[in-house]
Amino acid sequence: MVVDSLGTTFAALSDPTRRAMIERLSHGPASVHGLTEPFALSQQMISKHIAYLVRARIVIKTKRGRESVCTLRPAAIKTVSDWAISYRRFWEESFDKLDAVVNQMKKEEARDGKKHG
Amino acid sequence: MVVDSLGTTFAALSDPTRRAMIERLSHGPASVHGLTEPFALSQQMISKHIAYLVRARIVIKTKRGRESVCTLRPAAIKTVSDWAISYRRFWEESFDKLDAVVNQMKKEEARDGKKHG
DNA sequence: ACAATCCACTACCATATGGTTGTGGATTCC
DNA sequence: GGAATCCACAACCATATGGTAGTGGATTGT
Repeated sequence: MVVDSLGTTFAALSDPTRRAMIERLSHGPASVHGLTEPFALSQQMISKHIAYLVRARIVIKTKRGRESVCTLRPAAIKTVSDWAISYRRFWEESFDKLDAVVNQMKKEEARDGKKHG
Repeated sequence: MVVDSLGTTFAALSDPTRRAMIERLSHGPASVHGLTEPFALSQQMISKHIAYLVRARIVIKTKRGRESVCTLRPAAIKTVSDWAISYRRFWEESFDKLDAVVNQMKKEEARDGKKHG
């Protein structure tokens, strides 16, 4: 597998628990224990989710005594934003055009349907 | 599993082939065959990838005779953009703060390291 | 009618992931 | 020193996914 950094990022964001973690971390760093409490999941599972976020470089983990403090990396979120915004021209230009295209297709589909119906 | 529409979208975006498909489709609709050519993947695999994009409502598939035409849904990409932008305040406000926080942590980490090192 | 083209469906395999349980290492509190 | 707390590591299971190979249905071209 090629590294595909953006792919790893999107994969990390595909889980609702991890997105909730990001939401929480956007208000400030938190320990693993702090992240475990609100989620009704085992500590081990939370650690696994954090590991995915760390691997995607969305979160940085730092040891502080017996605690591990998790901090959100803003640049990672910005990467996602940049990707989406690179299609901005598309989803701004196309909102009207799409209706026309889809309608045209539906017309042709209906016509084709009549041919064998 | 709860539906988690955003999660399905991110999962669909986690594969580089599918993102390349989106890039291609952002220039206009294409048939499954048209999407197969540039990717050096089997037709079945392309169909599978398209199915994930359709499930995530990123792509609409319409039959035209023996072809299936794929069209990009702008709103899906906008969903991703909206999610990322909702953290804009965070990754704009935090870029300087983060350095300070991380440096502070590293200092403390080094100090802790000396304690048992 | 016949061949070629476009596509979907199925079976199959390997790996990654969400989740559990059990355990043990550090660190902190008493 | 001993107990409690925070956390990671490992084994294990079920499911989803990336990928292959084989096949057959529809449609199109001749």
